[in-house]
Amino acid sequence: MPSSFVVGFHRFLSASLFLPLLSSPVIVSPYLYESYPMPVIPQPEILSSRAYSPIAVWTSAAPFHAPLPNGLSPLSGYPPPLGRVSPPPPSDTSSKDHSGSESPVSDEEERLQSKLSDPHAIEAEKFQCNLCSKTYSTFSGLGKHKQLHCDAQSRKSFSCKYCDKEYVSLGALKMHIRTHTLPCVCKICGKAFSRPWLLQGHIRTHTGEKPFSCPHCSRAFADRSNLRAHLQTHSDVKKYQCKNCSKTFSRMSLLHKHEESGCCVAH
DNA sequence: CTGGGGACGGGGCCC
DNA sequence: CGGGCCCCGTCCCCA
Repeated sequence: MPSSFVVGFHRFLSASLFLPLLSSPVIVSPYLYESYPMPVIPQPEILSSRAYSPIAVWTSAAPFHAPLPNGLSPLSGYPPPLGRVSPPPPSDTSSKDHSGSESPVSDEEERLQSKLSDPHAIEAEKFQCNLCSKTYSTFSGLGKHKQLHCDAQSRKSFSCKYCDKEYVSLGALKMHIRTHTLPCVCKICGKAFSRPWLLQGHIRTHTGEKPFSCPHCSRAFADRSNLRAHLQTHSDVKKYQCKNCSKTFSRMSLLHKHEESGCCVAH
């Protein structure tokens, strides 16, 4: 995904919007931010109030072969699939909305049900939707109703007005909308971010602050993820392993490159 | 071409 | 419910 640089809706940003990022670290006084009245920039004093604790994974007592974070085994094969989380089970909170708008298929289903509901011919309907409490005389009828109507609506209920994404919770939607509105703007270069901590990390590119130090060498990083990737370079056995040649890589992207380059052409 | 660093995006979890 | 943080991941660039 190309990195977005969408900041156009912030009126006060003008020519500085599309200035390239400063290529060399520039020491910027943290007090520079304080001089701005806009509240979007967090004060640098609160950027990193917590002292960085060295990564527990790479303790000196267990160099390079300690268990990886999250219970990852260094040679456990491929990392988990990219899609980490499947949508949560449908909640019953949205079921109250299903009686109002009927899809054409549902209307047809309703008519069929109406025909079948002859009090002289049909016994009580036995199959009830657990989401909207509608009842159907046949299991297949209920199944079609749920597939085309109830489940589809309850699975994703909150739609983004800026794109087609939908979310199961309002909180998740609001979080996503921030990726469109980008309310956190860097005062130095005008770049905008969706979350304050993303801006904090970006500001380090200006200040040169690197609070994440490698316990095994003198390198330091502004980004914890980059330190984590760097720690892999100290390991004999890296996290991502080719399932064909057993070669290990520090990053999934390197494993992918390796696979695409021909090692694993045989599927 | 490969490996590594820099920068960043986004979902989930916790408080 | 919102903010902060963590983790996983991607993309780009460079040596």
